[in-house]
Amino acid sequence: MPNATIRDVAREASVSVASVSRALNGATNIRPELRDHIRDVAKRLGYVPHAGARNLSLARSSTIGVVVPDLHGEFFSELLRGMDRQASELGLHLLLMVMHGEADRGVTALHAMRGRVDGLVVMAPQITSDELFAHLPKSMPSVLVNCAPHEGVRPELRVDNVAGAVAVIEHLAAGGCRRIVHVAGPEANIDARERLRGTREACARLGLELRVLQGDFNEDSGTAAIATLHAERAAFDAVFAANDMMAVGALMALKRAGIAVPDQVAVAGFDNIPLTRLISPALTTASIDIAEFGARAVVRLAGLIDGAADDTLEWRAPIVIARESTRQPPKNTTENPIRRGDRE
Amino acid sequence: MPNATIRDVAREASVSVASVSRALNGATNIRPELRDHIRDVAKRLGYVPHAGARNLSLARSSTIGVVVPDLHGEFFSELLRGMDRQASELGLHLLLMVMHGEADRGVTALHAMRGRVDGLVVMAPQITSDELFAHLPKSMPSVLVNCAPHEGVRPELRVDNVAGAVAVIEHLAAGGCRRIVHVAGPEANIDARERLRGTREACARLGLELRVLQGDFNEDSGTAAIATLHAERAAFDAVFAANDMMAVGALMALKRAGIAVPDQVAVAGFDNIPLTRLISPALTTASIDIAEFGARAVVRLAGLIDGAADDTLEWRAPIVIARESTRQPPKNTTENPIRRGDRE
DNA sequence: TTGCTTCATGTAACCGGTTACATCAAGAGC
DNA sequence: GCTCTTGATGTAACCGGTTACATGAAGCAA
Repeated sequence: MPNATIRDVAREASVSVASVSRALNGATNIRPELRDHIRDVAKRLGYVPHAGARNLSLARSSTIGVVVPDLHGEFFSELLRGMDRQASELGLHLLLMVMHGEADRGVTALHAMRGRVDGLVVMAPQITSDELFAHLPKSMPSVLVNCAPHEGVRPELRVDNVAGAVAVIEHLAAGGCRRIVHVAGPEANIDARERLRGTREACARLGLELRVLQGDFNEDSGTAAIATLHAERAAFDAVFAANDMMAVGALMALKRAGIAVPDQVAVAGFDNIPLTRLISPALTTASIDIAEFGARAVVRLAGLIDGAADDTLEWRAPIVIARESTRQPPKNTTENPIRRGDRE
Repeated sequence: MPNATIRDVAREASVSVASVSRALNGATNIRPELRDHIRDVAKRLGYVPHAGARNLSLARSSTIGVVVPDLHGEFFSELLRGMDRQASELGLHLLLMVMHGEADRGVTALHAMRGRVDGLVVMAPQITSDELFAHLPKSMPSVLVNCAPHEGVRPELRVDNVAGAVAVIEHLAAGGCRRIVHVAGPEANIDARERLRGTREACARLGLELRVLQGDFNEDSGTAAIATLHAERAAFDAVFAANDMMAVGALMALKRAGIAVPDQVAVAGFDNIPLTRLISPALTTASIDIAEFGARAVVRLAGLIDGAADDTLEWRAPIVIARESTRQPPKNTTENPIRRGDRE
């Protein structure tokens, strides 16, 4: 037995569909007794409006699409949590779309969003902007999050990866490190590239030795980096990984190799995922409030959907959360505002 | 300029809407040249079908709703990852619905799913079944995951929490522990209640002393439990928390208090979230493959949507992953199959 | 040529809502 | 009594697709 439709309710209540619609949507131009009667009938029939039909006729789905490259790890889980909290507050639903790294499948999926969502929050650090724009439905409001740079202005949100990396290197230098190893993220990933750039700049400016090893943002590649260095008997006193998971991998490998952290080698990551404060030694990392970041993207998208003009590229500058995995700088060396300890 | 519709394409290509539909959906009863012509025109106009309209007329959305109580922590992130992987494989989209603990808002949201999704995976360990069934749209296929027990059979998936808790207690006992503290989860939560029940049963059977403290599944309540015990100068040699996050909180608190784990007090959790193997000492925990669990729910829901008959209550029995936070049992005491070390 | 089949194409109904506009009754003003 | 206004209610078009059925042309056999 299929679900009741608005016409079933209308027939059962001996009124027109228009009245039913009015009764259930709280229109004022309806007699209160009639409204109550219709509501009773609807409840009795167990009528639940068909959201799809409603969306079609209203040309509005109250749903926003979230495009992310991956769901692995705590970064996305935090981001999603922040977006969900905000969306729920605004009465919006979240349709998840994971690109799984495959650009072509991603394009298909992007198309599938048309008529399903009112707008998109797109986080695609691994795709080129041209590719992205070519397939973003033209009239679809969208907020770009950490996407590659591109022509023109668009509503956009970005982590200042360069500044974050610079701050980490400065923190390491202040703690006395001189020979830095950077475990980079995937080359195609814009976040990874900018963190590398910030690292290069800061090391050059501060006269630090820099060795760059290629990683892929997974824990294993952090472990592998240490193995490589070990095999070469390379000398280094700090490892800065382009994200926390790789830093964790490196940290574990160093511990297994019996190298003292931070006394022999300092370790730092990027992202401040929740587990960084739980491992031992707790990991120093560059932090933005990931959940807030996600929530902000949703707020701006909601504004866009409601027709607000918005062409801002908004930046979030990470701060360094100094924990046990790096040596603390001497008290008064606070050229840059570096936050100590934990936020919670 | 709004997006092109199928009628725009039809007009531009001088054919009927039916032909356009046929051309774009790969129907065979259309002349190849005409099909190609239509596809060219569609591409030129940048036509992207309106999924909402398509769904309405097909009475199928290719979307499944995921109802979860919360998005905090790695358990849900892993579950979601598994579900997404499977859904994407089956060509399904995921619409996220977080209940945020509020039962009434949850009900509204459940209703909002009608006409938006083809089916639901409902994970609602904190809601009573009556409440749930009363508001699950009658004709909506749904797979229940870790829900409270109820009358009748339904497609359902459950972690065998009792068996998992029993296995953990047996493992602790085998390692020589005699005075167990159990940090329980929220009383309204069915998982929490069953883990407590398993703990009670096993302790009674094995003649172990048991102290139960109330927790709420968050890290803090694990910490708080240790503080309580400390204040009372209580004697105990093992802490079994009803989930990993509380176990982590307890572990951290014990470390801060200078109590050796596992030598003075053993610690075990439940869920095997990814970070359990990264902290130090690595946490012993009861494990199911969370991602697989989620994927399985999606597979069964997809079957249900396609009309398959399915009334099975499927169980997943956790195994104990013995790590550094508990003492290992002597070699030949393997009454129950307990897995050593780490998977991966 | 006629009649029948086959196949490509078009027409229009339908999915289940919303809502502009038409209609109609009641009350007000004269 | 008549017109005008006001407000409740109904009718039907519309959102943008899909598809059952109608149509008509081509192919083929007799």
